[in-house]
Amino acid sequence: MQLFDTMTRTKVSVRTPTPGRPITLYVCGPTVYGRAHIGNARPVVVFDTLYRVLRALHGPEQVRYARNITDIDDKIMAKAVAENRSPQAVAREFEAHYFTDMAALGCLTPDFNPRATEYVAGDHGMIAMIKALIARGHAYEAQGHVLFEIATFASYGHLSHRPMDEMIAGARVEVAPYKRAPGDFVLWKPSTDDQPGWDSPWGRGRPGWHIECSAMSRSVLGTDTIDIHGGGIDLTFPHHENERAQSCGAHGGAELARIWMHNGFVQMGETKMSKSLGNIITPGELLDAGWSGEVLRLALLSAHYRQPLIWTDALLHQSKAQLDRLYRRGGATMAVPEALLDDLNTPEAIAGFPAGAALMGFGTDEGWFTSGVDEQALRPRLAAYAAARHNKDWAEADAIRDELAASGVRVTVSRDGTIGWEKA
RNA sequence: GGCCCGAUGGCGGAGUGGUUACGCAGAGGACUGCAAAUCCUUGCACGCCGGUUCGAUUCCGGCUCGGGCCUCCA
Repeated sequence: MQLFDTMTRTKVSVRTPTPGRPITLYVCGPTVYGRAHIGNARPVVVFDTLYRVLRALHGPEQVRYARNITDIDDKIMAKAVAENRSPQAVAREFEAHYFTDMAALGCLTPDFNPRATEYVAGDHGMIAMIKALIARGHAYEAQGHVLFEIATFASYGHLSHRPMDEMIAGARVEVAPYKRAPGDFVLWKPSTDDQPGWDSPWGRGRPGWHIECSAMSRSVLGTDTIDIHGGGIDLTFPHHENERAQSCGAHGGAELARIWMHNGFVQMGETKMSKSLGNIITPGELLDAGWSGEVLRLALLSAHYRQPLIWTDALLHQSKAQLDRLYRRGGATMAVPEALLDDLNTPEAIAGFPAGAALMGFGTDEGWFTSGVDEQALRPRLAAYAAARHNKDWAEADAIRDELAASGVRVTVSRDGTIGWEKA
């Protein structure tokens, strides 16, 4: 299987797992301060599909998938203060929502779901990693903060392909007085007494965002280079660039990931969907509006993961119509479509439906699209309908048809007169 | 100011140096008590201008338009 790697800008073969060395997949999860929107859901569905393919290819034991929960963050703290409750209460609430929302989209639960707050201390924890970075001369302490000095990491910018020196000139980079250079980023920052904090060699404080993923991935997936590190394309810079710098810097230059995989955005019209722009729509809202999670999943996978996806009502209707037809026809196997092996080409795989549909999370685990209708209870009514038709009692036939339609079943009459039915 | 990506038929969306998927919607037909479903058929699509080539939607250059990142962000 090949995947497009952001760093080399080429398709790279995924390593074949060997006994004791499963394929490792790390995806940046949510900061839990609000409900996830469709844009947040895209990487989850995309990487869930990748996870399913890898499992089918090599067996579930040969794939380890980790997706973190960022449960310490200034936005969480701000929300907690505003609502007069603890940051942890806020984090746990939205974490729970996140799991149910993603499950509704047919996503498997990753093998590991580490919470940032549980990896601050510990052997491969954030504090230990920051210590290592200071010891190796990649980080410095200043006014209670610890900062990563990007000038010490020669290949900084290689992942996101940014020439840092030229770029910073016209950019809006936060210039804090304690920074040696504008591009240096925070590894650790001080907490006030009323803020969550951990004791550290640099005083009571809390970690910066980027260090979390470096520490969690290593803690949970091990010290080997991760096979695939994924997330939304906006994470490429600075988040992943910084993660890479930290991990390489702290561990003697060993690469953090073999393949960096980034998905494109979900757009609302001409602009991207984002909380800060306020143009979001959530899976919960769409589910409430009557769209099934499966429809949302199909809509999300209908474009190649690296392409932008414009979210519209038409897309939803189209996806539903396509799915309805698939259910009528049946079929949906666990076979791995060839197209998925070439950089997870889901549109091409979908073109081959129902083949491979179950593997991609559609239909049932048994590999079939089924109606979910109680066929047992339906049988006598269909018999009555057939009898009415036979007697040419059209009023009675239409009444039964309407009655069944009201219960969500559409009666069908095939070419040879056989009475059938389908989910409305 | 720097860096990156995209432009395909009514819509969505793959792909390809020469015969261009697939889906949704539409049209015509078959079938049919009506309808639905089903089946068949159907549709002069590759942003603009140059270049390379026997031949470009596909490769190269320029342009236009759109989007993204450089600040929290999937």
